[in-house]
Amino acid sequence: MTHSNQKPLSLFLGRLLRRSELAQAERQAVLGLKSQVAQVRAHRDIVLLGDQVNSCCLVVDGLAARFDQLADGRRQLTALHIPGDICDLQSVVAPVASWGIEALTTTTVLHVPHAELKRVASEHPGLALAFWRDTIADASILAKWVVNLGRKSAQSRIAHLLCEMGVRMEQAGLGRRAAFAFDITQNQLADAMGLTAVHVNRTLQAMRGDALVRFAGRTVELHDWDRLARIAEFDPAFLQVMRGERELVDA
Amino acid sequence: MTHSNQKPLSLFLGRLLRRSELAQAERQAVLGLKSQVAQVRAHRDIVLLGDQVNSCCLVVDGLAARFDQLADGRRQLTALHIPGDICDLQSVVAPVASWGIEALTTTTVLHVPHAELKRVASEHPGLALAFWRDTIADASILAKWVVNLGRKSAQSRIAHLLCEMGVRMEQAGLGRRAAFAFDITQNQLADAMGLTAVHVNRTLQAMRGDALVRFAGRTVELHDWDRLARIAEFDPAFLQVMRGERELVDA
DNA sequence: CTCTCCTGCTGATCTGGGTTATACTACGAT
DNA sequence: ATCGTAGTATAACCCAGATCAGCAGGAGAG
Repeated sequence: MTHSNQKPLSLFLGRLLRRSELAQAERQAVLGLKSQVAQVRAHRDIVLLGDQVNSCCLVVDGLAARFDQLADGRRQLTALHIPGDICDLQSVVAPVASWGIEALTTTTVLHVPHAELKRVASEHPGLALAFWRDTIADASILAKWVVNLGRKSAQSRIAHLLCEMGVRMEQAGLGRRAAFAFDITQNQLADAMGLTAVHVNRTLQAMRGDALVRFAGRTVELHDWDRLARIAEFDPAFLQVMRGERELVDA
Repeated sequence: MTHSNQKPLSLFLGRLLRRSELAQAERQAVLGLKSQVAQVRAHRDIVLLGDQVNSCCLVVDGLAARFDQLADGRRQLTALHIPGDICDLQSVVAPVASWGIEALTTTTVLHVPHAELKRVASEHPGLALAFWRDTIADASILAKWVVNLGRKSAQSRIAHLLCEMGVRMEQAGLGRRAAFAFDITQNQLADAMGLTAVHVNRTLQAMRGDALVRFAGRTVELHDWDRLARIAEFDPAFLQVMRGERELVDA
């Protein structure tokens, strides 16, 4: 059944507002999006590689990942999505998915039909701009991942991911950067970092022994943020898509 | 001096038109963008890492790359840009560059002020949408690079890049996918592929011996496209951001 | 209450690609 | 002419991370 889900949508609105100013009518339009809730169990694919999709996938609770896959089945995650994120806003424009979406933990998602998103974007140019900004934020994380995979050691990569997730969780109001829910298996982490699970295990052990990371239940604790950031060469600048003026809309 | 450069801008217009329908007035607006030409010699940086920029960088001739850099100076290219591409459309929204832009060969670029782009985007919602689509196309290449760097062998990565560039050059009307200008050094290729120049050299030799690639002057020839694509696991789908209806604008 | 299967963990061994160093062009500058 | 500089090529050696082959504990399914 498709209907309005104000509470989860306010998460999404919050994410947009972090980067874009939105008029009252635009905020209402976001909160009024028709959508459909679904719960997906850990390890299930939400969108299959190559699917033709007609809705976007908004994470409400849990953790989801965009991925691509080789012929032999090995996966590479290309993005992690926390509550408030839309995993595949690009599908509005490229409806044949050249990616898949996987639930890393038990995850609640909202399926928002493309038709709805197109409608609000055309009625409110400010929202179209906000969607563009959202895509740019996503892409700048992607660019950092390229650097990490291409040039950094296993430890530095993992450290960078932890810093990135910490800041994103904090920005989203879902924890502190030094302690946040991050319920991911070593296998999934390996798929994100372009490593094997064995090596992730060994590297995490070294980092734990070095007091850089601590996994407590389903949360991570980063006690020595500065040292971790130094190892990662982490600079949060790439996460700051400037909170936008509305110039493009109102000029 | 800032003025209109219709001929080079028509390249950019062509690129937009491959993905978006544009009304006559919108096309004129693109061709009428005020801009400034510049020639940059090979290996010079066009935009420095961390620069505050107030214009976008449109490649008119040559080859440019977006990159990021580690503390020790090692580079990782995150995108290659051929004539018609805007290297940093995202800078309109994120004017503090968390990337650099480098001329790989002697390159002619057009600096298009953000103010100009914002003006046409606000006057023509169809252009704002076209810019969004452009960003999405850029990001889907980025996602493929993540997969290549994370999970593929040196040979497969290089093969994939050659296939990607072939298709892009062909789409841009700058050659055939099996033979196109690609004047890149092994060092630069190494920076793109997350490898060392030494290993790129070894791998290229193997591929040459295997009749997969041939460098003739400043062009590449790919005589056995199918075999190359198989090695690369190359599927051009990710390059196809659907030529767009104008729904978001005219709905 | 047992039987999986998943997850974390470990050790032994192997290899793709990194590192370092050197030589051989072709070319642009003086 | 010659010198310096990029770029390609090569060889010898090294190492981070992959591969393979397990084991143990815990949680869900029957």
